Amino acid sequence: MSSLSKAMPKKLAKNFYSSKTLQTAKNLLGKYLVRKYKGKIISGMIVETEAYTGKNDPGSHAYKSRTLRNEPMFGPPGRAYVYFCYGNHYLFNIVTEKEGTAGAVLIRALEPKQGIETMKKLRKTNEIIKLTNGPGKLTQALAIGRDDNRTDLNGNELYVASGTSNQYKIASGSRIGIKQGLVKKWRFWIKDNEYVSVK
DNA sequence: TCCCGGATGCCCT
DNA sequence: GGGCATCCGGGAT
Repeated sequence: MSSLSKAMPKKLAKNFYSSKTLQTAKNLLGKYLVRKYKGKIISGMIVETEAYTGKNDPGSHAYKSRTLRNEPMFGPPGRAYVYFCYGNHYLFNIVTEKEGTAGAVLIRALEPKQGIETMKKLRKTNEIIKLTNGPGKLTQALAIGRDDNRTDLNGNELYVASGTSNQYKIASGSRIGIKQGLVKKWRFWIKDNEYVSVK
């Protein structure tokens, strides 16, 4: 218990998110994504992220123009950008950079920490390895959906908290599922973590 | 109107 | 472990 109390997660400060997207994507590794759901806490450690920017990034939603859908990417940092993908998945991003500059970090995988029984129900599986090892899976496990788009992560329903002080080895590679912008190695993950979606 | 996606789960070897 | 059908809404013609 003593080692746990040392690692008590603390909500990240607002200015954490206003840095450059690439830096923030790396900084988010090892942090805890925390969700309050029906009075219970669900949380997981972020083990895989991807960075998306604007005009200079052909892989990004915000590459071509500012539209109703990608609007949150241009908004103030520290908010959620949630969008619907492939007909039945929601993907969760965290908005970065100063207001007016497009940037977001896609959260691709978590290592489940708290509320595992609740996650099992939401995911309809008992296999812990499959609860949050993919971007569409973790939104289901944390009950994140359309309503969470634009949510301020400085609130109490959904936020990111500091993790343990452990240092992790970070690996990087091309982002997943896009056809353009593959030269950028903007996917980051904690090396050797078993919950990373693509190894 | 049409096309296609920042994925998943199932069913098959 | 790998291939495949499938979900629906946004953005471009």
